Amino acid sequence: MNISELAQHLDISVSTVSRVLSGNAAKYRISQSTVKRVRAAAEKFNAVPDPLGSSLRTGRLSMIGLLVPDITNPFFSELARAIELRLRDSGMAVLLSDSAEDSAIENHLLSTMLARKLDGLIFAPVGTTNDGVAAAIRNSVMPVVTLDRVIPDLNSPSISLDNLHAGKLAAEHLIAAGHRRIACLRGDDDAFPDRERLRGAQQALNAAGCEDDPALFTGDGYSREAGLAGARRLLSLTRPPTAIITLSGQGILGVLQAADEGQIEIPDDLSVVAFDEQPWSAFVNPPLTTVVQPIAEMARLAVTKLLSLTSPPNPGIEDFSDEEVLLAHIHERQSVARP
Amino acid sequence: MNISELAQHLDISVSTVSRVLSGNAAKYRISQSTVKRVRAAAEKFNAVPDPLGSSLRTGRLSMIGLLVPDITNPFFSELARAIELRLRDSGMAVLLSDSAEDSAIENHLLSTMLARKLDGLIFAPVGTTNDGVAAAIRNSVMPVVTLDRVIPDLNSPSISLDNLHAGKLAAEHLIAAGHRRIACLRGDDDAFPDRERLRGAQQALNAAGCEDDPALFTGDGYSREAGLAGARRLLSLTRPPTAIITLSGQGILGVLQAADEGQIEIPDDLSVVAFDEQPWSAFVNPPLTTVVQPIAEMARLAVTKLLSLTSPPNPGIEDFSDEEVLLAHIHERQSVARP
DNA sequence: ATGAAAGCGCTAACAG
DNA sequence: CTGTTAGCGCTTTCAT
Repeated sequence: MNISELAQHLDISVSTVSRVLSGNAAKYRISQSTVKRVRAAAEKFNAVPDPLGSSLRTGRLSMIGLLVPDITNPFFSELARAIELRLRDSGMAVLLSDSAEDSAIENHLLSTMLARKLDGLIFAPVGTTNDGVAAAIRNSVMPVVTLDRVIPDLNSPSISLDNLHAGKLAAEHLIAAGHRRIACLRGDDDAFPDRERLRGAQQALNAAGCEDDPALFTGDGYSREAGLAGARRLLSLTRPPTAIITLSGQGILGVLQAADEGQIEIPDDLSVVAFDEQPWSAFVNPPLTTVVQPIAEMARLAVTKLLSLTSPPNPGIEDFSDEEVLLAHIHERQSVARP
Repeated sequence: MNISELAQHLDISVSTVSRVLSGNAAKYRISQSTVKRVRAAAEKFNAVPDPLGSSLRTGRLSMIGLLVPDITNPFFSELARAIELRLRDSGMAVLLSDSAEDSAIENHLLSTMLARKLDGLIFAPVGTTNDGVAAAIRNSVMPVVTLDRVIPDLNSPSISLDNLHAGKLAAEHLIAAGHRRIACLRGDDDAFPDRERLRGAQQALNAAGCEDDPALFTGDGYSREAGLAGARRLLSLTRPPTAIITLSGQGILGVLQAADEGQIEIPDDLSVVAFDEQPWSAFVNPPLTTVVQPIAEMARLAVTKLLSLTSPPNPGIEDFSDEEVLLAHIHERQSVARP
């Protein structure tokens, strides 16, 4: 039952019912008796104001979008969970879309989200550059916070990892263990986080005077299969690396598989540092030394930032920089040894 | 820009613009010239009919809900991805909610989804019984397809695994390998899939004349931690089991950890069969023999079924039973050996 | 082939 | 303290 029917039933005006049911009874000084009557009847017929009518009128949907490249990736599913949890406290629902790491799909999903006039969007872009997306966002009035990857020339706030630092961290860890011939397995040549991580790693490598063999920097995808192919290539080099850093995703599983195929013992014959902590990181053979991102903190910042952009701005909300850059840290386990 | 502004700009009526932009130009025999004019202008100002107005008028939201207990669980995130992909082809967006395995939250999320008048809901309930939920769904007019767990007395179609069969399968696999003292690690005493799987396993165990020691059927949670606790209990028994079946979730990781702590070699000292294939199943030590559910098929059935319930029923859509029960199969790897 | 007008369910400004 | 009214943006019937 909708609120006008309810009003009719009670023989009072819709406005009054609306005021009671949307929690503005006090503000309009509705009498206790009517408040009770309305509440009781609403309960009885379980009548709730239709959010659709309300949204059309107020222009507010109480819904934000979450656009991620791969919900199957634990990094994003954990992010999604944390974000939804926090948003729920503010009465916001989450419209999820998964672009499947595909720019064309991403473009399409973004337009439908913009068209839907959501209250805001938390956007983790596909790694590769996508000009359409930047333009679409700039032309829209919807508050957007960008996550994981910062898109240049976009005037929306972003939450991201200091990928340069993270890459450096991984390489330095290996260097400190005595490695000099270190390979990096990339997800996508064009992908921002990977590129930065690679740059960071190379800076560390150069600073330590390591070899700079282009053959050591390879990779073409985030999947386990891509990791497998890359690792095979690396391990069949005349002079294979003594350590591999996987710059993203599930590729590490491919590395483990390749090592297994080649009877290569980790960490004795090959050390490995993997980007992104995963639920299973501690349980593969051997337990992995990983570079971990502060997911919960990212979710918190993204939501807080987005809510602060929402109108009317949620009062009393902490404000902070428009470009939050967080630091990763290394979780040491047993996949790194001296060469 | 919305379509009335567009109409004003073109000096024609909103109706006409609406008819063109919602693809009904032919139906209303709009002239080619106006069609072109409207299309061009819409393109230029990138004007799209506001879905909100449209929804209010038609009562259709082009949005379905997906309510899962834990998006972080690969079973559900893969399901979510597959579902969203298929739904997108039908122009439907997905409103995701995660109940965090909590009935109270689930109740709340369900009500808001029902209130939002979505076009339908795909619902994977929390494992424990939740009467409020059944009542809410029965009282609603929204098409609901239940997934993973069937709720009794709910007149909506369901897609589920034959959990009894799956439990049997796991136990028989172990029995065939020569095991007679087999433990089952449960997620939740009250949870439907677990209970059925347990029942199936016990049937197989009884049929094979195995011992029926209550101490062997333990467990209290889906998390790795719960699995760890349960496994410790099991392994410290005076006569520990020679094999463990984990009936659900991440518990298996806890078993691996407990075995590790106790210097127990898998599969030599202890065999293990794990429910639910995971991305890492092949890569832990040792690679796990798992019971795998046909996720893609479940997603396909759920979406097809839901669309067939949607009004107007999507024509040409295959129809099938209201209680689809799918079969699991075993993926043999290396975590099972003769005792 | 197109326009006018009603109405989906709600909220908020205005009027008492 | 409560009612009346207008209008959010759209689709659709009815009229022409």
